[in-house]
Parts: sequence; structure tokens; C-alpha cells
Amino acid sequence: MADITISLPDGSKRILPAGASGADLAADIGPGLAKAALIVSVDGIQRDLAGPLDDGASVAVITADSDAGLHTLRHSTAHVLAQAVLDLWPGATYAIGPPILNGFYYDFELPDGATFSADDLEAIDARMREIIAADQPFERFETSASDALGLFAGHRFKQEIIERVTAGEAGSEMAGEMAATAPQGGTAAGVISCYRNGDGFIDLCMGPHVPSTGRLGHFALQTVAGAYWRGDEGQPMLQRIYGTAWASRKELAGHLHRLVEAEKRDHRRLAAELDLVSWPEALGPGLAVWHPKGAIVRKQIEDYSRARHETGGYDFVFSPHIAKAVLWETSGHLDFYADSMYPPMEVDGASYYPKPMNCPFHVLIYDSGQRSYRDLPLRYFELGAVYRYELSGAIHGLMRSRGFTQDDAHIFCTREQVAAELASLLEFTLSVLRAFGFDDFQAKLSTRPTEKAVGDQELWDMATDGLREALSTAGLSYVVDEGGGAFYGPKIDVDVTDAIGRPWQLSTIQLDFNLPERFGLEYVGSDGGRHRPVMIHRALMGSIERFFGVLLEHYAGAFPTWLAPEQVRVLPVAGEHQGYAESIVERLVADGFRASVDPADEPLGKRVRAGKVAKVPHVLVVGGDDVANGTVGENARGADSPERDLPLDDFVERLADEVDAKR
RNA sequence: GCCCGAGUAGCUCAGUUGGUCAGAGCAGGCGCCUUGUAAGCGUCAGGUCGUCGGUUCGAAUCCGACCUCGGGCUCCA
Repeated sequence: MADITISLPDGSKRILPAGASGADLAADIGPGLAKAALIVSVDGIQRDLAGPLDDGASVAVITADSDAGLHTLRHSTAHVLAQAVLDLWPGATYAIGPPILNGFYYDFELPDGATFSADDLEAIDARMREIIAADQPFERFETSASDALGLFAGHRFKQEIIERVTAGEAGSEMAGEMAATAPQGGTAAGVISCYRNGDGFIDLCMGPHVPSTGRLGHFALQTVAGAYWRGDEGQPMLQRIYGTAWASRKELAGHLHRLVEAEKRDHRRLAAELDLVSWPEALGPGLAVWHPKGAIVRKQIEDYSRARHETGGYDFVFSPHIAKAVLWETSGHLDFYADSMYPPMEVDGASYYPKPMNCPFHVLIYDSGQRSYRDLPLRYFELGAVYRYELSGAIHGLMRSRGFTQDDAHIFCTREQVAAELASLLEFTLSVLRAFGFDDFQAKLSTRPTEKAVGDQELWDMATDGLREALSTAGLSYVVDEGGGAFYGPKIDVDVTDAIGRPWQLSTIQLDFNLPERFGLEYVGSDGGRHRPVMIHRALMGSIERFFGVLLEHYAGAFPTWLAPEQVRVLPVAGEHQGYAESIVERLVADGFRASVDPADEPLGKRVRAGKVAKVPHVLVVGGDDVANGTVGENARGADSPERDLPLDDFVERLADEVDAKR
């Protein structure tokens, strides 16, 4: 039999006997790799280790070190979860169970509408570990759609998937998905692939999978949740189990530890601990009140935003919280956004809606007079409070609320001005975000939807090119969401990455070809003719409340000094030093700093601790020596040890520098 | 909205099978202590056990409804 030649990623070649599998290749390279190998990538297509390799193929052996390997590990663990559930609940059926970030889930429907309870997870976990201990091989086989329908008799979700896959070949929406994902398993068109492990467990799956269940085990089942089939409220509610899975015990422990850490910086917990914000039940879900310490931080954020807009070419405007139905009819909100609006108040025979957006008001301001091309661009800025009727289950602290304030602006410009306007706007956006300590950005460009869209193609192209240019000028990496734009215009969304690596979508820059049309906006051009302006919606922080929440989590409550609610706390060592402490605070407050005295009613150690726990950036201790010499003992937040005998003037200068530098 | 889970002092929690189970620590008030760097001592006050109904001789505990909060509701075979 002729040998086959395989190319490896490093460019080297290996000769193997004909019929050799990925596992054989891994073993040929070395015993360590043989043990670690999970799947192979053959000419860029992921496959099981067990399958034979073709002569001349480029093959990479994939281990759990790579994302692809981890994905496979999680995907296979999801299968074991399904096997365990089907073992334990006779009559249960299963839907889908993909790998996700850090883990996996699987959706089930239990007989007679039964639901999982949190206690069930323990039994499922135990059964999964038995399956893993049995080291059952994952065996792939392929079949026709009609045979597959028989194989999954009684499992309606699997049958639906098979039907969709089959229909997909005729060119439905599913075809695109399959085309995009087929390389994962290398399934030929018209063939349904399945995996069998254990005595009778079979799942419909593209694969690939790890060689056997024994390769799994570092997992934890996490939560039970309801999830609609295909994410559609009109579809049945399935029972979803989430889990996390890793290549080693250590990585699993690390992940669980990170979850605990993330919980510690949960903004809702910190908001309560630091006395910043609360959500009194009497207000209703998704509505918060700002306590003095939270409010002063928010004020710093807003003041900074206003100052930047004031020097950034914006005009300030204000608009009311409610408006008559006719405004929302004209803007179209009542057509496509009514579900998210609070119901109207009836006053004097008219219906007034709380505003979910500020744009129509700004449009009216534009429309309050005749505009010349010489006036453009016009940039209207408002910290506008809006109210949106979010689903009660979607509400989440300050991150998703029913009342919030946008750092909102609308720019009205000519078509010719769009590109330049976008470029400077993106620079402006990043500059503002950087001031708050974010420097890791990721952008998304959303382009023209394939179906309905308003505005001519030329306009879309120009605006989309403008956005693209702005992104490259700013040196921002971005992904393109083809067809992901709204019907009324393309947009850029900007994510920041926080201190523990989580992305938050903050900024959005959105072209709008629709509202100017609906409101019949015009300007007089240099040709004397009337033209339609282009409108740009933009928010940098998005929601001030949410931005505050993101900052709170980013800094784990330890706001930089310029934002900190309490910048300096002065602790007199004993009662006799109270006067000196007060004189320091007086001076600091006069200079515009936020400072207070914590009197000597408690032992110094206790007060120092209280200052640290409150995350005050500077805790000053002043005693007899300091009174005599005009000095302070400085405890900088995060410093290991105090700095004694620091001249007060030096401290104030340092503090001022720190605040100026926004540190 | 829908699925699962949770609601006991301001906060974190304990309360065994329904029968002194209404408790603790921290925070708060008041005294004492006058402190040189991460919790001094004493004392007082605080709760309709989320709300409303029901079962029971008796409910924080069991049942139902409601309210609020938390997690989830396509990262897609």
C-alpha cells in the first residue's frame, strides 16, 4: 500500500501509511501530543481524530491549548450533559447544545411540562461523571435525512433541525448558516452526521468531538434557565442548563475564581456598600435614586462631558420629558418602537408619551428656522433623560434600566460633510472615553440591511465609506456586521474592554436617512436650492447611569481621584489635633477638593481601616508632629505603608496634579 | 412578558421534622477611652420574618396568589 504525505503547520512533511488517522499522526509526532490531541484540522476543516487522512493534506493537530480545542471539549461535554439528562428523565427530549464562551449549554424539554430545579444539577453532574469515567468513544456516522428522521423519532426539535438542514439545500436562510458552519464537521451536502456514544445515546451533530468521554471532566454545571426554542417568544420554552468546562482542574478553578471576583465588583453590590445609588421598591423596577456620594461622581462625569462638548463644537439644547402622540407618529416611533415606550398620559384630550429618545426634539429645533448650508454642520447636544419600558426580566441595576440619561447629540450636515464629520466625531469619542481610563477599544461597523432600507444606494455607500475611513483614520480595529445596520442608516458601535477583560458597548454613531425625510428637513444650498440634510445620532457613554456602572465595575469601586466622591479624609490622632485637621479640610474644600475630617472618637487603626474600606484615595493622619511642622502623614490608596512628615503644601500640589491628570 | 431561584434589623447571615425562634456580627445612637496607621470597651435601639390570603390549637417554617430582586430567554446541529 502506498504511503501518504501530510504537511504540518510548521511546513514540515510526514510520511504515514495509507489509511492513517489524525490520532496516528499525533502519535507519530510524539506521545505527549498523542495524549493531548482532541481533533485535527485538515486543510482548514476540523475533523475527528479517528478519521483517515488524505494524501497531501495539510493537517494541524488541535489540543485544548487552542480555542478550537476548547470549543470541542465544551461541545463534547454538552453531549454528555444531554446523555445524562436523557438517561435520568425518560421521555425527555433535547434541542441544541453548543459550546459558548467559557462553557456550554444544552436545551431540553421534559415530559409533562416538568422543569429542572437547581437541586437536579447534582444528580445530572453525578451521572455525567459516570459517563466520563466509562470513557465512551464518540463515534461518528453519516446518514440520509430520511433515515435521520427515523433515528430521531419522537424528538421533535431534532427533526425540525433535520428538516431545516434539508430545506436549506434548496436555498433557504438556513443554507447560509450551513455553508458558514459546515467546515466544522466537513459534512458533505445532503448528508446528516450523527454521533453515538454509550449504548444508545445518539445526537445529531456536525462535530467534531473529542475521541472519548474520558477526555472530559473538568466541568461544572452552573445554572438552570428557561430559553425559548430558537430564541423566539412564540416558540415553546425549553429548559436550559449552563455549564463551564476547561482542559484542566486548574483552569476550571481559575475560571470559578474569576466569577467570584467579578461578583465582588458587581456595581449593584458596590453601589450599596459605598452608598452611591439605591433602588427603592416604591419607585418601581429599573428606577434608581442617586445618593450624595453617587451623585457627586455622576456630576463629575456630566461636567466633564459638558465641558468637552462645549469646546467640541456643539450647541447645547434642552427638551421636555413628554410630548404629544403626533410627534411620535411623525418620527415613526409609534410604528416601530411602541413596545418599548411607556403608555401615554391623557391630558386635555391629547395623549402625551414619555420620551424614549431625544432625536425628534432636536429635529424640531433644527426645523424651527430656515437653515443654510453655511450653518451646517449643526450639532445639538443634550444630557437627555429618557424612559423606556424594558421587559421586567431584562432590567439589571444601572446597566439596563427604565429611566436613564443619554449623552445624546444629533448632527445635521450635508452629504458632502458626512465623511469629515464622522472622522472628527470618532476621534472625539475615543478621546472622551480615554479620559475615563479606557484604552482598549473594539468597533463594529454595521452595513445596509438586505431587505428594506431607506435612502439611495449612493448615500449608503458614501456614509458607509465615511464610517470605514473614520475607523481606519482612528486606527481602530473593527469587525463588519454585513447587513446589520438599521433600515435608516449604517452605524459604528464602540466597545471598551474593562479591567477584567469584559467588553462593554458604550458608544454608537448612527447615520439616519429617515428622520430628516419624515420631518421634511431642508437647508438652502449654495445653489439656492433646497436640500435634505443627513442626520447623525451619536452617544459616547450611551447612558450616563450605565457608564457610571461600568466605571464602578472597571475600577472595582476605587474611582480615580478626579472622580472619587471623597478625595481626602483627614484623621486627627487625638482630639487635640482636631483643629489642625479641620484647617486642612477647609483649605482643601476652598481649593475645590472633596475632603472631610474623621474625628478621634475611635482608635486611629479603626479609622484608617474605615478610610481604606471606603476606598478614599488619600487618608491623612495628623498628630502632634504634624501640627508643629505643618505636615501630614499620607496614606495613598493602594500604598503599602504611610508616608510621614509630608509638608501640607507638597501634598496639595500632588493632589492637584493628580486631579488635573485625571488619575 | 416567560422559565428557574431568592426575599428574616441599614448590611451579611443563623433559625433543626410547624410549638419562648424572633437571634448574631457589622453598621447606627449614647457613654467611657484620646488613640501615630486595616476592627478598643460597655450600653441602647432596630424586624408586621416581602405582601395578602389559606391550612392548623399554633406558621418565619406548609399551601396559593401577588410584589421585588437575581440568573437565563440562538455565542445556534
